[in-house]
Amino acid sequence: MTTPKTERKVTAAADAQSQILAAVDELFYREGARAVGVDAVVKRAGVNKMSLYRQFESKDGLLLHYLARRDEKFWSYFDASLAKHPGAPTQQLLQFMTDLAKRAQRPDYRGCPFVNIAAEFPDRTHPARQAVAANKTRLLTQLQELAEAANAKDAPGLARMLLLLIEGAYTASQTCAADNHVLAALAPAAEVLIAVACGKTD
Amino acid sequence: MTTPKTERKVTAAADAQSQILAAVDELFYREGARAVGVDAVVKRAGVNKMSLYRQFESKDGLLLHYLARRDEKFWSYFDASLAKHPGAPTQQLLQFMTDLAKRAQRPDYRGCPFVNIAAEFPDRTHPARQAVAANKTRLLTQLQELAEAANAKDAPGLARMLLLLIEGAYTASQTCAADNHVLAALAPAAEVLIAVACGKTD
DNA sequence: TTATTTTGTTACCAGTCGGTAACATTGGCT
DNA sequence: AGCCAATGTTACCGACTGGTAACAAAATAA
Repeated sequence: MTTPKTERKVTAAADAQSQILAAVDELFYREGARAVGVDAVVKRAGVNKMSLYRQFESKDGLLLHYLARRDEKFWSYFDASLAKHPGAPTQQLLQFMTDLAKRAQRPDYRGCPFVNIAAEFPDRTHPARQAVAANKTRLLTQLQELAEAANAKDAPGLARMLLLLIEGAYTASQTCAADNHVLAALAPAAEVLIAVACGKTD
Repeated sequence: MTTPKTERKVTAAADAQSQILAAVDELFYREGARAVGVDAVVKRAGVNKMSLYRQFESKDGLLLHYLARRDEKFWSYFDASLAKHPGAPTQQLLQFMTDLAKRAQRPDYRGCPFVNIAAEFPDRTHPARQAVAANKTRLLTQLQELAEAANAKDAPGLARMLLLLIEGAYTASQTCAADNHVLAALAPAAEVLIAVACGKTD
């Protein structure tokens, strides 16, 4: 009655799993998935190595869980930005850019996890690379829908331009010296591109 | 008389060195600097391991040589684009964008080497990261000079916008599925940003 | 209670990592 | 010839990689 049925084990296992995933989320992002070994993961998670390998098939399996988590987090960011301006697609796009620039300037920011994985795993057929492509494809789709809602003349074209800016912000946050203001140009650039693609007589 | 003085050895050493650097250039770029071991390098270069370690202090030393080479190559690309339109900064900027988009669509393209290194080496104090920052800083400077020559109202701002697009093109070439046309938006986006920053009444 | 399954722990595997000591060999110089 | 410095070669180092077998402890099910 104290702990009915199999709940004891279930919670124990789930707990270990969440600890592992939390450790992976932090370590893979901060130090790179290739650079971090499973020993470091289990040490950080405070669990035993076998506890990991009984719940995850391999390190690649861990990697896919990591990407799935990061995918969720990204879309929660995305939705949060859009929720600030319901029904106003242009404002939604600009808000996302503004929020992204802010996020990317945090000192512990290490770039887009998907971008980093793409750099670390050259093989395009690797499952992790497919997860990366899926995230970016969906982002491009969402941008295009917003561009259409904003009455852009060439919605696919505008979406691609904005995606270039977004990817650029991710990368520039890592490649450029921390003290310059490249990221400050993100929202203004998007504003110009959107204005020209939508409103202007042109 | 057949081979005067110490030239025989010199050429032998130089030959080995060039073989090593060529192998590094290809392997580090294609498979990632961390993923490639020195054994793979010497095997590819067709030289002995000790021949490598007698000319290069360490793998990090190799890495810096690799980046120096890639830096040269990048600026030769850059200068080649600019040379197509002497004295016409706007055309020079657009030409570089066009050439970059073309390069980035080649099937063996693996993104910007500096971007990849930044993703692979989280430590910003690593010498390789300083080489990355140096390349990007210089690029930003060059873009700004071109923007000024093109009479942009806010040359530093335009330069940053263009740098975002460039970095975005590098990254998108790897993160997005190979068959979409994100890179086709690079030059048009740059054209819009330049036009608004320079000419337009606004 | 007994039997069975899940858990935690240890030790270990073969392979690779970056890097080096020691020695044989070669070649040029005097 | 003889010497000497630069090469090529082999074998090896300790540390770490992802992954697993084997066994003890615990908890559940019967």
